[in-house]
Amino acid sequence: MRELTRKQKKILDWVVAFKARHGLPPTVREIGAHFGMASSSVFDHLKLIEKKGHIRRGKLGARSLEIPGAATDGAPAGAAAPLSVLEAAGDDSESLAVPEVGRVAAGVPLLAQENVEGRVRLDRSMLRGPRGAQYFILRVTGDSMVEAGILDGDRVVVRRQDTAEDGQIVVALLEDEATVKRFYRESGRVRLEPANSRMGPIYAREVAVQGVVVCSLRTYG
Amino acid sequence: MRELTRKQKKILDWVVAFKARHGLPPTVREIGAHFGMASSSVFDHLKLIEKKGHIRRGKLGARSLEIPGAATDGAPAGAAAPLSVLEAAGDDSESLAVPEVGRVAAGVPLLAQENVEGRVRLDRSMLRGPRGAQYFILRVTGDSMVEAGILDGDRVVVRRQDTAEDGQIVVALLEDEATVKRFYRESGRVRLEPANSRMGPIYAREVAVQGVVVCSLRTYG
DNA sequence: TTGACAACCGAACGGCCGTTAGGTATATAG
DNA sequence: CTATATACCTAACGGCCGTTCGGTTGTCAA
Repeated sequence: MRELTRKQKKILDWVVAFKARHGLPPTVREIGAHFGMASSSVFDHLKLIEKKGHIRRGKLGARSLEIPGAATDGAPAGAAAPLSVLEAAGDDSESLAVPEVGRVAAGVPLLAQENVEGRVRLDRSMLRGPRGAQYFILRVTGDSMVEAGILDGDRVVVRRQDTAEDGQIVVALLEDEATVKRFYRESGRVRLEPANSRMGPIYAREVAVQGVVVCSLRTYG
Repeated sequence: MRELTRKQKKILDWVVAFKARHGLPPTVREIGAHFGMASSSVFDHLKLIEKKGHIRRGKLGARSLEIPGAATDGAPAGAAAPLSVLEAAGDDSESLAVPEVGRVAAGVPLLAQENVEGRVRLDRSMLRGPRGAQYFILRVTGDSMVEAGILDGDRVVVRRQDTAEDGQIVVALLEDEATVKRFYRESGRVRLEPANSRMGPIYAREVAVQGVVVCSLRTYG
């Protein structure tokens, strides 16, 4: 990752700020308007910033700027739907009513209101993480994590975040499904490692991390 | 906030899912492509969904869909209730403060006051069993139950009882130690079966069952 | 002096953008 | 029967979108 010039850095900073304010990356011309440049000049900069690895230009057309390392998800302040569900959780000093969102299948949004199947009040001592953190519970389907002691039907408590560190167990969106895998960052891609010797790792240039598993639980009988 | 029709909800769900996957809301035509509709039909839906207050259409042009989370706070069961005497005693209608007794060793009475290392408040939904049942938490040592997804260091929630049914996972006193094993009654004896193919079963003419495992939990990080 | 790099410009391309207008068909309520 | 609402359609508008092309100016190192 080469270094950016001063100008490039100013542009990148502004783009990040814009995204924070609006929840969306700016268009090329919006950047140009702010810096008093032609769209083609901005485009030159973006190409260079991309070549140096600080942004990616997606295949989605309009506004598909991505800033790796920053939130994939909208504004910190005004943010998106998931928050409402999470914030509705009863919160006191000792415990937290964590929403359970069921087995998440194709295309169904993780935290839409109508997916909340119930809430489980969990002790703070089981939830590593800062005070404001947000959590949800997911029922795991499949055997891909058996060797990590997560069986088919187990529930995992997930702390909402869109980054992860190497080796952490994450919930990530792959195409249309939420999967639970171990997360490893490699050069230029990400490896999602199942804990099952009969399954191979999944590689992707980017994944939408939804959160990291902080706790797993299972009931018997 | 009026209710959405089924179709409208499906669209909203997909939009939220799209945003989670790509970090950006979809365009009108992207929605249309997924549902096989013309862009104008999608637009109709969006207008209605907006009128019902579930989304906002920003002034930014392309992709400026916003999903305000706020409003719907239909805070379900578990919202802030005043601390009652019952709760102080560790028992209310929804949860129970379950004592943790650590790695239980020789001959020491399981639930003596001085063994209690702490309490974890657990949701009733995780505790199968009648209202008056007693529970405790045990930290499991060793690998004897790995194939049942109980790893070294995991905690199990145990319902106090001194009988068990075939196949249940029990806490039993063997000589001077508490072990966690699967319980089977055979003619004239009892078999305690580990969930680890490298270990053999234990046979005993009688065992002191302390309780059955109703829940297991593990924290990460 | 040559050449690479940064930092711009204007003009244009084809296409996708949100949006409007005007229509059809179906269902449900008064 | 009428009215209202949902759920779509085709066709088009004006404009913004990312992107390309060919150019200019300056700076710094070889």
